[in-house]
Amino acid sequence: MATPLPLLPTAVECCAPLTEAPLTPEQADALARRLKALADPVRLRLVSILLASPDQEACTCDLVGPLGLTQPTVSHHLKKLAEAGIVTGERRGVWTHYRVSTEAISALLAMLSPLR
Amino acid sequence: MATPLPLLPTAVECCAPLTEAPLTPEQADALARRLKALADPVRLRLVSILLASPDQEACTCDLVGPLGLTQPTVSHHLKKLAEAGIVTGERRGVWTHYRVSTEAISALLAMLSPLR
DNA sequence: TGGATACATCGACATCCGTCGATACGAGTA
DNA sequence: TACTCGTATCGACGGATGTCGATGTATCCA
Repeated sequence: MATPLPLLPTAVECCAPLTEAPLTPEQADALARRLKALADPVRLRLVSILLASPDQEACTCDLVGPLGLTQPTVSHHLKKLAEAGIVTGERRGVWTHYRVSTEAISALLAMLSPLR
Repeated sequence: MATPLPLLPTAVECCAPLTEAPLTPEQADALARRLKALADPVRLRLVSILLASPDQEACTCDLVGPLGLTQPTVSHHLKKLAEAGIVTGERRGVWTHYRVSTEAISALLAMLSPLR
């Protein structure tokens, strides 16, 4: 299920001065942590599959087949994404339905856009 | 100096249908490769230091001190960024001046924004 | 209560990655 | 040519990561 993390708490503070003053090591660590969660082909496909699914959500069992990986491996990647706040899992009976947190993606893009 | 890579050639084709159809493994690999280059605290600081520098560029020698790492390690990270097309290096006499490729950053953001 | 199903966790393995010291390369200079 | 300085590369090391099979956990149903 994985423990959710705070949602980019330093997003606002860091964005404006990003092109003026360098990132602090702490800011860089926080941003890198989020990016690392997305910077994996399997997890990118996971996110895109979730977004392309009906109601933009899916259970683990629906993700194993399209990815061509074992169920433990898919669970591992979902946990990584959940820890980064990129997806959220909700238990409904036997199934865990995962959904992309668009807020987290937006916050990530907001931190990245000043680099452009 | 590092060999520059093609600049996200599949950016346009993949963006539109990203929320409708899942990424192919090849698209996911290409995107993940770029993201991995950025998903490192040292490299994020490198990019931000370059952007905050006069004329938005700096030589390797100017980057070693602020990062607190050895010169070979800084060169290693600059090579990674250059391979991903995120920075470009230009040799001027003894110095190599590095600069952030805003086009690469924009292309990356363009591929990511449909996830929002 | 027992069994079946969906999911998470564990342990192990191979590979990748960040870091360093040592060294090689290359341009400028005397 | 020889020397110096800035940079890139090499080799090695420790730690992180992706993957799997095996196992544990929780829910539903008969």
